[in-house]
Amino acid sequence: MNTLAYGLLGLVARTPSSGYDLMLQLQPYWQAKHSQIYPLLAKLEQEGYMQFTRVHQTDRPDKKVYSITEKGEIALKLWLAEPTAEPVIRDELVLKAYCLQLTDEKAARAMFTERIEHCREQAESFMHIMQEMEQQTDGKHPDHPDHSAFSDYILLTWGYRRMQEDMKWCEWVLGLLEKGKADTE
Amino acid sequence: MNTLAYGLLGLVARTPSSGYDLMLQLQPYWQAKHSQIYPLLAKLEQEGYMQFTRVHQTDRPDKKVYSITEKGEIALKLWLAEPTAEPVIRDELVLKAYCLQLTDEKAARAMFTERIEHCREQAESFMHIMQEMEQQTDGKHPDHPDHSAFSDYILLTWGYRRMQEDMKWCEWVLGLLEKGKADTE
DNA sequence: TAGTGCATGTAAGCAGTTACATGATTGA
DNA sequence: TCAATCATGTAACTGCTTACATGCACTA
Repeated sequence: MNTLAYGLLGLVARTPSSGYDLMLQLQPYWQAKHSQIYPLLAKLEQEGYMQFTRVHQTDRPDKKVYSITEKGEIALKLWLAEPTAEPVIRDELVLKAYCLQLTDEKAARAMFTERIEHCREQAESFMHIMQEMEQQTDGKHPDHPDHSAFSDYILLTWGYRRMQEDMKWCEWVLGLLEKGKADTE
Repeated sequence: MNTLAYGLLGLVARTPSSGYDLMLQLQPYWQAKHSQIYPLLAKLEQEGYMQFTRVHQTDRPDKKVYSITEKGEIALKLWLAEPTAEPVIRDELVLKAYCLQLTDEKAARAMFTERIEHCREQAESFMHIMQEMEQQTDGKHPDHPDHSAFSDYILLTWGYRRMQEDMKWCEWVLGLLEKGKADTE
């Protein structure tokens, strides 16, 4: 049982889903390819944490819809009470930023503007899902812990904020680069 | 040549260092254990990207001090101009936050307060290094791209801001949990 | 004398990515 | 007709972690 396994358990505990769907749902919060997810789901099913039913579809390929078992729910609750691992961040841009003096201003600026663009898109995507959610939940704001969409809401906020913060840092660096260039002229 | 390899190249390009020292320098920005770094350094040396000199020490074990070669510098500059990979974040807390409804308020609060404590410590550590740096650089603020400590300064700022932002999100969630509890009473 | 820091390395295993493989439907 | 989306899987490989292994100097 690794972190990804618990993540999948957490998703199916809320809504029974296919492997393909789990992959898409998990994407913004834990990057995992289908080649990692499918064998793990099979293992979780064999060990009794999940069960699946084959669902026939006419317009699309058939799918396996996984749902949590009692054993799975117990394991999930135990995991929640365990100490949480520290986050791991691996950002190539940070390593490149350390070598900024080795490159020209043009390449330096490109690095940060590309990242800003990426963050802007991601932030927009998070915001879009949040707006959809607010409309679906009959106007009730999901900021209450008892609201069914509460956890979705705090996760989306997490994603949105992270993107905003990353953008701000890049813009701050770009500002310093511009200021530095102006000084030497 | 993977990202970690370029990260190590970037560090030795600035200051020739031992494997042990590189591990410590890299720690806040790219988590890598010594068992991954030592074989990689050996490979980079064999392939001509780095060279090392054995430095004898009396009070401590001898060390291998690695420095960059011409080939290494060329490779490093090419890497800087290549498109940058998107960051990877794997945070167990986010996956746990999704399952918040499955646990009690006490465990939920513990999750976020522990993270806040961790971030506070990390932020303090980043801030401490920044303050030391400002004193060493004879009062000159390292916010200019030509300053020798400019890249260190922007990386430290990155780390500090990330910790601040993570803390704020946790505090925001804790606030919502408190508010929700008060409402149901 | 037990633990921490400095210093380097290997081996085994788990986690994650890339590539290979198949096949239907829908839209451009 | 070509690409994309849905849907599931395996194989090979790279990246990363944990554990094993050694050894000296300093400090509590």
